[in-house]
Amino acid sequence: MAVTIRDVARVSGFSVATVSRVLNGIGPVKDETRRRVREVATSLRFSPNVAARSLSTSRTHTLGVLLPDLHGEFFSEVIRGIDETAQAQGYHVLVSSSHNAPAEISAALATMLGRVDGVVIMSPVIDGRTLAAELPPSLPIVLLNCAGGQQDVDALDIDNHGGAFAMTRHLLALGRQRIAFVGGPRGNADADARRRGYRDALREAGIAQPDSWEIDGDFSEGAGIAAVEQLLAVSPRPDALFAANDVMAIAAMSALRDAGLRVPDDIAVTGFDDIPIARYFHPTLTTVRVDIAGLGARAVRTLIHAVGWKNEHARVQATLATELVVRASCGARVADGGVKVGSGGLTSGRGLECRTPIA
Amino acid sequence: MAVTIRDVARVSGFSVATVSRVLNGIGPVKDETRRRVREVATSLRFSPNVAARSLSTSRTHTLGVLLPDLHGEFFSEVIRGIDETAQAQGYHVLVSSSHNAPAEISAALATMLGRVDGVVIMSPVIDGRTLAAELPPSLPIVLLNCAGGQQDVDALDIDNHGGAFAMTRHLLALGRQRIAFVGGPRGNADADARRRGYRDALREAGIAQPDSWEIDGDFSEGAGIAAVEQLLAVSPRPDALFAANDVMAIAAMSALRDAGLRVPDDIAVTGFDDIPIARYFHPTLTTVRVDIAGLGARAVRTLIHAVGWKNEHARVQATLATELVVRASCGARVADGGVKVGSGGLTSGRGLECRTPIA
DNA sequence: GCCCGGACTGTAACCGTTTCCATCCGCGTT
DNA sequence: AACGCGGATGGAAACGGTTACAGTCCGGGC
Repeated sequence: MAVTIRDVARVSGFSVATVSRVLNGIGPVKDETRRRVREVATSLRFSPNVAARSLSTSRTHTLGVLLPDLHGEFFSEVIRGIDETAQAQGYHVLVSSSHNAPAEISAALATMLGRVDGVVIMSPVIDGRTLAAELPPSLPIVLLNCAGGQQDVDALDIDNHGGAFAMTRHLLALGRQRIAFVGGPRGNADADARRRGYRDALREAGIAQPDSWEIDGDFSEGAGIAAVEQLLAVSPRPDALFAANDVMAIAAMSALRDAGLRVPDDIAVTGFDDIPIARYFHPTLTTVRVDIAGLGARAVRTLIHAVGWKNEHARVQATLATELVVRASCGARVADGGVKVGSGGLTSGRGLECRTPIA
Repeated sequence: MAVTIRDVARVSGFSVATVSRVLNGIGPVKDETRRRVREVATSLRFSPNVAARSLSTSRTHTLGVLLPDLHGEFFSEVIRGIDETAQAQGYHVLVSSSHNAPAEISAALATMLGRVDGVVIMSPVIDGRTLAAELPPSLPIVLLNCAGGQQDVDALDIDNHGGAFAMTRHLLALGRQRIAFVGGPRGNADADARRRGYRDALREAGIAQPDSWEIDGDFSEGAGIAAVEQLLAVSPRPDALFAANDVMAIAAMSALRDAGLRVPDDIAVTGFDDIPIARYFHPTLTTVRVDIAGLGARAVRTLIHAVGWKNEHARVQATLATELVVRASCGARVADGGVKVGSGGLTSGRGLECRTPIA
């Protein structure tokens, strides 16, 4: 019922091969022929059948995106970066979320298999090797914030350790002595790296903290609230709270206020991510800036590169630098809008070359 | 190179037709045959080629989603609702964003055409009739928050008018006399309806406001800031500011604080949407609750229904009820966590049956 | 005059499913 | 015994593109 390439061929008086060549701009075709075919194609409102095309080319011009979750501004920023970049390159984006367990990821990947030319996988709970094992080796993959140690897969990371290290140092430099930490789930790559950054900075300063100041959260608002409840019960009370993401930090500030404590006077609170809304809180949130949309964009560029090379390309491993953004919630005296400190660049290669400096 | 249905047929000793029947669970097949075919299929790790299947069936099991934007928690919640529901029904989701102009929407739609079984379009700038005109009549569409007046297309709406009306009444009931409004762009269906709700409540109360208290924003943080700048210059100063979405309300509160004003004592501030983070601000934000994820979920259910009926179904028009959520930023004395007021249900049919009550 | 090569175009074989239709068979009916 | 019927299966034609291969035509060099 729809108009096919054969209709265009018939009406224009040429063969399907020629029409196909014109429409794809390949092979030698006389100018007059080209003109005529184009004319007929538009007049018939011909639009090539996507399924047929991808059946014969085995290309879909679609990229898959697997996310652990869709709550909050963090993931919407990732998608935004991915979508913008993919669209600019003529690719479509197939999203699929809520995959926190490796088994779910495999399942989702399986249903995506013929539909995409490559996949961006963001999952702090899976490691690349096991993943790649059960996928066709020809399928390009880019891992985002995954557990480390994969040389054979493209992988992009945030400098979690450097950012957390810088933040903890910053709090120490401001004179805070008793710094509590609300992290993410154990086994989550982001969470673990941030926790290590926090610990390393304390160790460097020669400070030993009680275990009760290090709390496992889950990056949700509720975890921020729960952490405050826990911390208010311990004595001496911490004078700073470093949350592993902004959402927990924000919820924690809210809970602290409800408990009658002043931020930052009684206790400093800082976060991680710098979600867009963080600067509108009161007090404005000191945090570690991550170019979230940029991360997504970079992932797509990497993926499209891999697709072009049919996955026979040199693998890319990169770590996105982070930036300390000093605002009011840490108790530093800042001018308007806060101060950004950090390299802000993108470092590439095996090692973490992030030069996120301390405050 | 990949294993095809013919391989399964050859190895199992049956024909491709039989294998296909087994795999799709249709037609009469002997149990023994079924068992054997399944066995071979799994042992060969056969997975049907998606493109071939959809070429033959002209079904993709994919739904398209066209969004105007991806900034902020609102859209990520919509996507979350869409994704969850689609996944549960065995559908994939193709997203495409940044379509604020009708021309862009048409273009995006065109590139989606063979890739999806139906589309959810969220665009407060387009109306259904013009849209449907240039699309194949067989393509199911669900319009979200679009300009009204389409009987021939499935359309879901938020009760913008009722919510804004209730909020304005609530502020009046609290004794606020000079209520300013920051809206969205003219021509934006959501924005216009909310503005009408605001105006109608004022008219009902017999209050005439100066034009300068009604400001056109664009739903962004920057617009909230700009609105405050504008309002601080007028005299007498408003004693309440009703923003057409939470993001502007939040940014406005931040700007007001910077200007040395207290919320809600000097000026009440309220929003619209009830994005998850709204309750963690200080003061906690009084707003109009919208079940954003529910809206997305409902859209997908409607769309899948339409797909099942090959778009020959009775059209659905529904309006999602809204709820006034009274927290602290409006100056009402509330207990912990705020008070929700509203029907909370989903009303269906032509008219707006939202019973959002006043405070 | 003949051969060669390059530019252009057409024929038909794929790509991997689904599905219409034909075939075969066993069995109960008339 | 002929017949009809329904269950089980197979053959082959779609579906709508791309592309390898095979012409055809033409000008130019020998």
